[in-house]
Amino acid sequence: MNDRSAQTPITLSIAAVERDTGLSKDTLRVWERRYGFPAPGRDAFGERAYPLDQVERLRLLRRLMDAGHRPGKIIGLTADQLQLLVGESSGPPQQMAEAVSAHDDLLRFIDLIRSHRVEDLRGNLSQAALRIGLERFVMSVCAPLNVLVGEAWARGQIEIFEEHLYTESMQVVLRNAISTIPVSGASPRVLLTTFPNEAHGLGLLMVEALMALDGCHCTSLGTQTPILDIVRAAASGEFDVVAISFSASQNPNQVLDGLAELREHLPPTVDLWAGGQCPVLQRRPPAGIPVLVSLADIAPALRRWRATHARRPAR
Amino acid sequence: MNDRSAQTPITLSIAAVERDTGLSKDTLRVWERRYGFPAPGRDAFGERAYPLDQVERLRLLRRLMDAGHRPGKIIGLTADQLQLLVGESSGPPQQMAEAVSAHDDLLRFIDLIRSHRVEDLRGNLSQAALRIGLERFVMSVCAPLNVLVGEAWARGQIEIFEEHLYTESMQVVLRNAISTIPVSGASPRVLLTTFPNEAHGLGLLMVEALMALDGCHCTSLGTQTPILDIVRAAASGEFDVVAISFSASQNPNQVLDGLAELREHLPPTVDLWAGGQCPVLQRRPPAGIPVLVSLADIAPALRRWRATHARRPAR
DNA sequence: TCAAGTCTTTGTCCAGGACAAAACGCCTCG
DNA sequence: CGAGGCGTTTTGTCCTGGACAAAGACTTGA
Repeated sequence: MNDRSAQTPITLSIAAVERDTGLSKDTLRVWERRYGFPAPGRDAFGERAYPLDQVERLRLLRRLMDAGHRPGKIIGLTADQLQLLVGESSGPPQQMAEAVSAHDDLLRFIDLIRSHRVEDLRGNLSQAALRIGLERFVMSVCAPLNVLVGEAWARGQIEIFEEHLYTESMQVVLRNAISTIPVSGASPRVLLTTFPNEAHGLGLLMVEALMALDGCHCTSLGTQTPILDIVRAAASGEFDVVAISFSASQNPNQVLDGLAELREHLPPTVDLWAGGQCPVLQRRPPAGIPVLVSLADIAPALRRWRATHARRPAR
Repeated sequence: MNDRSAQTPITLSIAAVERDTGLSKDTLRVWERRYGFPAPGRDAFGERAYPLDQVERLRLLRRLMDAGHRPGKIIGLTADQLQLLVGESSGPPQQMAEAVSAHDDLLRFIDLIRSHRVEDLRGNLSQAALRIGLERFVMSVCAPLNVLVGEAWARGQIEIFEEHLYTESMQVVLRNAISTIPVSGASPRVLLTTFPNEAHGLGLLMVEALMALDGCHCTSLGTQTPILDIVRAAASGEFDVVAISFSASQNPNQVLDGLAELREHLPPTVDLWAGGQCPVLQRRPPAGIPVLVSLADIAPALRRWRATHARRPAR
């Protein structure tokens, strides 16, 4: 059934590669010019045609760059050397300490993901949340599990679609749990969302859970809200804080430019908080915008806000 | 507080405009060359700087193009003329017939959205779903409400962020309802997702609801799965049908190219179904891929599949 | 050991040309 | 009067190759 492989050597257009790797067309062309990789063939119209294996390699390179490597240093390495780098990539960041303690439990979840037992995964996660409470669940199951899943992908142990399966399941569990938190009219009133490039909504849900547990009035716009529309939402005067979540795969320039743009257009009375594992937020923290690197930073930030705005009526 | 407007005339870079309008940099530049609009200024480095009002106009143009207009015809019109076009845009398609009957109820929801009463909106939607049953809810509340919300935005009656508020609320309601459907081991086993550009997840949930009610075994990967990863998921042999959902704002070429690419890489034993309000799917239906234009097409498609695969064990 | 200055790397932008595919409009034929 | 075939126009995307600012890496001096 696949005998026709000669007819279609299975190549992708530059637009498809941009779609699947997240590397812009400009970047793809300039890499080719400078480093000689990727080295796509050309189709009948003289347009670039990328073979699948090069796309695969580009995805791996992309992942390593998210982990802090620079393209010039890694683009020439062999597949084996790249795989080695993946192993040492993220070292032991602070989350891992927590993760290791519950490691065995977490690995059980990973097994469920790899065997595609979605219903069991969902059930077990739900159960865990009930047993240890939502806050602990978010901090010591959800967050480290996210890290583990990301690393497992980088090592080739799980597929992207399995990561999607996991994300969907976790979202269902978190949404369910959040909906059981009684809505309070308390302050601050927080607007939650992500920038237009950011499809990762799990961080948003974790933050929403923790903030709601802490008595905030949270409103989520979901993912991918254009910046001008975030401004308009904030301009309605119904919010005290705008919180934006970033994942590691975000383009650094777009993150900083976007935050600057947003800060400039927001009313000065509205706080802007940035959070997430995005490396650039730690390397070059933007001026005037508090950065919540870890979920543990949320409670202190809320305390601080409340101390500053103690006199303000809760609505 | 905004006295410094002279300092920052509030312009956006070409990347920011691409982000907020969905028009590619190439398209923005070529429109400028051909039509003289947009006509951005230049910053200190000679790079394009788009004023906010032009970005706003671009968003409206984009919306009209999604409704079938062509750029050359509308790009020179005055703001008033554009607004006129918006009014007559979608005419009365088949959904509207259903919508009109329940129109008054639906308008109540629109009011809740516009007044940002998110909790009430969510509660009323939930209640409606319980009262009339999930299937009727999806068909005669959810679907027409989506249309109404989209049109209300085009008319300037609601903001994008309010559309996000609605989407979030509806998602919560649908997810909740879906989780009450008992999981059956029946066939077909359906894999649901969207392409990487498609952030709109509501269609996916509606389909999941209807299919699950019809006894399918649905697995959703959420939105924005790279095509190669959809292929890998399907290659696990656990699915009979891959269903992809498209919204109206999708780039026509990317839709067709993506579907062709996906069909080519999928095992021949796996069905590929495309669905959604995407105009190109109706104008130029792709060969070999059934197109489910309306939610009402789902049940017949399932019947047909089951008739064809009657002999196959349900797993 | 750290700070300031220089060199290198890297992503994004620009111009303007090219072209295939889609959409349109016209014409003919039944 | 409607359906189908054919030339024309419109439109989005791709191409090349040059440029440059900003971030990172390195070097030098106190």
